[in-house]
Amino acid sequence: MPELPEIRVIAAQMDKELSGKKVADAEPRQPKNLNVPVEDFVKAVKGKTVSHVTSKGKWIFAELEHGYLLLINLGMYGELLYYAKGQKLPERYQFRLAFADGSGFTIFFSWFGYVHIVTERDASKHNMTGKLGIDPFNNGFTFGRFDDLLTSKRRTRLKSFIMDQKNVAGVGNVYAQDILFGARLHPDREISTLTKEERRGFYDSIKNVLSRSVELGGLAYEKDFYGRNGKFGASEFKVGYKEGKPCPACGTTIQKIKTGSTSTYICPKCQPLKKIN
Amino acid sequence: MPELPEIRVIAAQMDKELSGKKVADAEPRQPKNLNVPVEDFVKAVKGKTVSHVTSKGKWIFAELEHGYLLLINLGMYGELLYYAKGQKLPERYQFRLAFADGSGFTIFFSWFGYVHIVTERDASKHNMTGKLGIDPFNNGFTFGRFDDLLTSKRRTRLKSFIMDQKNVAGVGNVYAQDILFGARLHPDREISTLTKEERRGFYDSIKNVLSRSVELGGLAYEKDFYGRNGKFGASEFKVGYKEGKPCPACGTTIQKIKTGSTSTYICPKCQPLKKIN
DNA sequence: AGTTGCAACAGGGA
DNA sequence: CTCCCTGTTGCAAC
Repeated sequence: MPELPEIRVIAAQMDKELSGKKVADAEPRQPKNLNVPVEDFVKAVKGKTVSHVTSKGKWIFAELEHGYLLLINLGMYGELLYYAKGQKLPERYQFRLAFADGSGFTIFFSWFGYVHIVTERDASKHNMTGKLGIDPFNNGFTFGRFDDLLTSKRRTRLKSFIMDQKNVAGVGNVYAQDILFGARLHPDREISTLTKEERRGFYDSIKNVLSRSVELGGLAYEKDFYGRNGKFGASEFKVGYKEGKPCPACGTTIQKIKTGSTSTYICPKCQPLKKIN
Repeated sequence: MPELPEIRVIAAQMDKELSGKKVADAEPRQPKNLNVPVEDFVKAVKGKTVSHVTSKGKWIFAELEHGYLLLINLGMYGELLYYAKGQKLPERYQFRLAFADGSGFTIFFSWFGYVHIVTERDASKHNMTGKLGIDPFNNGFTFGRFDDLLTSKRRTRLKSFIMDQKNVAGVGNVYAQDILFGARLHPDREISTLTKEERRGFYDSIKNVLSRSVELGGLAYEKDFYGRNGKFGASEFKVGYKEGKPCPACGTTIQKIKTGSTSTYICPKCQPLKKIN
């Protein structure tokens, strides 16, 4: 469930805390999380200094010296936690990176996640991040660009479109709910049925919802780099996970519907499937 | 509907009749059937002698001098007919190849088909024949090889598998019917559910059904190189196109069912979808 | 609920 | 009911 806001918050904290620190050791306990054999991984990161940490969509990009890139994805749920020198480590974790000053971080994956190492030269060939779409916080994410994206995918349903990381990177099932509601769009609408105003509203809603959550430090049930929970709690959701509650706009009872293989919460009145003239 | 048996019969007749003959001219009336501009095509074949004609799946491979290959596919229905010197040509045809001795052949495509020219060097790059699977009459078509093929496609349904030319080349909707019945397999079974015996029976049935038709000169409603119809008629089909008739093995009424986008005739008792223990 | 790849399916075209 | 390609959805697996 960590989506763009949570990842963006953690990446910013990592950037501040870790830039300039030298990797002393890596402890990958679960080889399946890696894209290379354990020894190769340890060899690649050991002794290198962190130069910068950024994020794109749901992925953390930790740049190391000499053109190496550590790509981290927390999967369904994960805790990426900093520890200071001498601080007690979490009971369970599948991965740990230790720095020369005694600090470090651990990652606990509840189900599955990735810690991949690539060179910057080969970064574009990395399967999971090489084809990511644009990050909504990237300056290039203009309405024009978003509109072009929509135009290239006329037959796709809105929920599919917005959750496909190759289009816009970072939106998962959690934020998709309120993004669609914010634009008053039904998840099963086909892109080709959107008016110009709706496209614009869709774009604005993506920025609004994600920005709001970043401002609040992410979801209330997710932890940041220092183990603190975000402030985007239940009261922030408009329709997401509010089945049976009244729509904040019109009072209609919010429904939980099946959209493909996922569930979506909608206000049936504010988000009609068929356009009402 | 020409499938492997019909094509194999025609290719063998072409090989006997045309080997050693020199191409005097080509008359491609429908540029869309070709893979190169008309002039290039004519230039490439003119003056060259036919060295050998073979087939692979539903494709005819006519080898010309100097490493050229004529690749012919008759599509849904087509008539590829020889004519002797002075003989009257068919009324309608889209393609004609004339030899120096005055003989030649015409092709009538009822819907669409291909006459492509490639060099042997580039043959593997030809889109439609380059990735063809093995021809069941090839010596390499052993049970071991077929079994490996099955193993590599666990989740595919049997009818899809056998009709995919990239797996085994030559089986279309016509012969697929009796091949499946011969092995007592339901078209919608998934490969992974097959026992070793069923795999073996599947393999044997492919060879049995196709060999039988080749022996009889192909389907009764298809013409060979000399315009003669084959002898694989309605009486040869076990369940194919026999809706409402009794199963030859158990007497149960044969059904016509939808399998994906095609229809399949099955005996519901001999070819159960769920394995009966 | 995250990611990929495979398989199925629909549409359009040669 | 041939052959191809593209795009989309659904499913199983890591």
